[in-house]
Amino acid sequence: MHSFTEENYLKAIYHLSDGNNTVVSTNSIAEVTNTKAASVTDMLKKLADKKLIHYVKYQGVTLTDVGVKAAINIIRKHRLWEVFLVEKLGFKWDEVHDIAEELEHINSATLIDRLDDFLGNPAADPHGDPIPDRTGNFVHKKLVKVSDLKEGQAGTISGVNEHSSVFLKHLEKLGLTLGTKIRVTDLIEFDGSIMLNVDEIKERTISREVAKNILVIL
Amino acid sequence: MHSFTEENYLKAIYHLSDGNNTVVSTNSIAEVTNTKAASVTDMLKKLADKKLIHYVKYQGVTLTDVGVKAAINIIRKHRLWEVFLVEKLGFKWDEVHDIAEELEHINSATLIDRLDDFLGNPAADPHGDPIPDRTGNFVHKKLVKVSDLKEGQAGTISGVNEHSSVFLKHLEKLGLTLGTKIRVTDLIEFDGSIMLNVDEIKERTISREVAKNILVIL
DNA sequence: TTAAAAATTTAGATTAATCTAAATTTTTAA
DNA sequence: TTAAAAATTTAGATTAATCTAAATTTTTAA
Repeated sequence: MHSFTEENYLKAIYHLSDGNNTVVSTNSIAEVTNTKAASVTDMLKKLADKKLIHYVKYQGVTLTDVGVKAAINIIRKHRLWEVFLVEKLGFKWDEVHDIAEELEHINSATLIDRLDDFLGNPAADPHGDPIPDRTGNFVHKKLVKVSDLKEGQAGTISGVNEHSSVFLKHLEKLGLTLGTKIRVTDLIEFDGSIMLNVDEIKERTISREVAKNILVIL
Repeated sequence: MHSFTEENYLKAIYHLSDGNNTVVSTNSIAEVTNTKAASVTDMLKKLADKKLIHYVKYQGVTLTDVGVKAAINIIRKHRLWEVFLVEKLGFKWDEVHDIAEELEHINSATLIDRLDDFLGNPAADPHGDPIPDRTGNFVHKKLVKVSDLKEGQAGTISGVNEHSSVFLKHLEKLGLTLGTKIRVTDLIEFDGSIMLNVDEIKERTISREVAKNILVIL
């Protein structure tokens, strides 16, 4: 098995490459893992030796097939635990990320498959992110950032690009939770902020920064 | 917070002192933590610096009040997770120990208190061991080893002294699970093995070694 | 096209946890 | 009471993961 640290690097590389296996830079990994570039370089050599990544000096990395599988498994565990925390223990969607960061490293395929069944094989976690099945397959819904919508376009909130508590609480306060229907009523030229009709009953204005982090299905 | 390793040492010391805070030796810790005595000495210095143990060179250790609290908290987590695995995910009592060894290090008081409520605040884990409440209090029932019973004495199986899968499976095969009523019908002088009447319906003979690890309430 | 800036790697050090072998202290048993 | 055995500690080394500072490579922009 891989160490917690190795698992965190694999997960970071997977997320940074958008699941597309595009090349990821040393610095970007350093940023999301809260380490220095020099530390990342050391770890990349180790992961390359273990055949988890393709690494060319100065050129960045991609995950190998084995590396992708390992990363997806960690993500599966993370998301299933998040569902457990929200559905069974009553946590709110903005409270589960940090605990799931710990739980995702628990090592037992049986445990996670039984948890999956216990939860009713959920398709998505509390933030709308899809949950890979036990073979590693999962469907990415085609989601669009609210910031990319044109005036008049409508959609249903189905995901977020930012999992921090402060952001999720803000969305909650605005009533912009998963499943909410929104329609763009106005694009403000001055600062890029966006006016929304929410569930046909209220109006909300959100900043461009917020809009970039809300995903809708059209 | 303490590292996983530190937590494992605290737990080991707590168990070795039988919850009584009797003095524990370096070698005994080395044995249960699967390390060498020299490594234990190093760690004891560290734990003493952190005021988690009282340590006198060559004389052994006891836990401080803070150390006891920390140890009890780890045990609380371990046992609650075991209940979860058995009651909610359908694991058998001989399958949960190793997974709980990992889960016990997850760090969130809220998580564990909510898990406790979710499970209905159980008093004991699947092996009959009592679960400390959130303030660290728990009741030790007065349990007696079957090997200490006299001929004719009866009791209800309420705990075990050994948590290995191979031992628990053996008990299951013999029908000697928690809640079973037993009565000693014969003490075999030759090898110390013991004949039992089980639930007034069957007879079983167990070795002295097995009898030492089954606990009954009289 | 090339000098400066940015990104990355290398060299050498540090911390936590571990080890073996040797030294020291305590315990045991004659 | 004391020599031998057992238990424990010390000294010095190792591994995983990290760091800073310096060196190298790549990219950018004039």
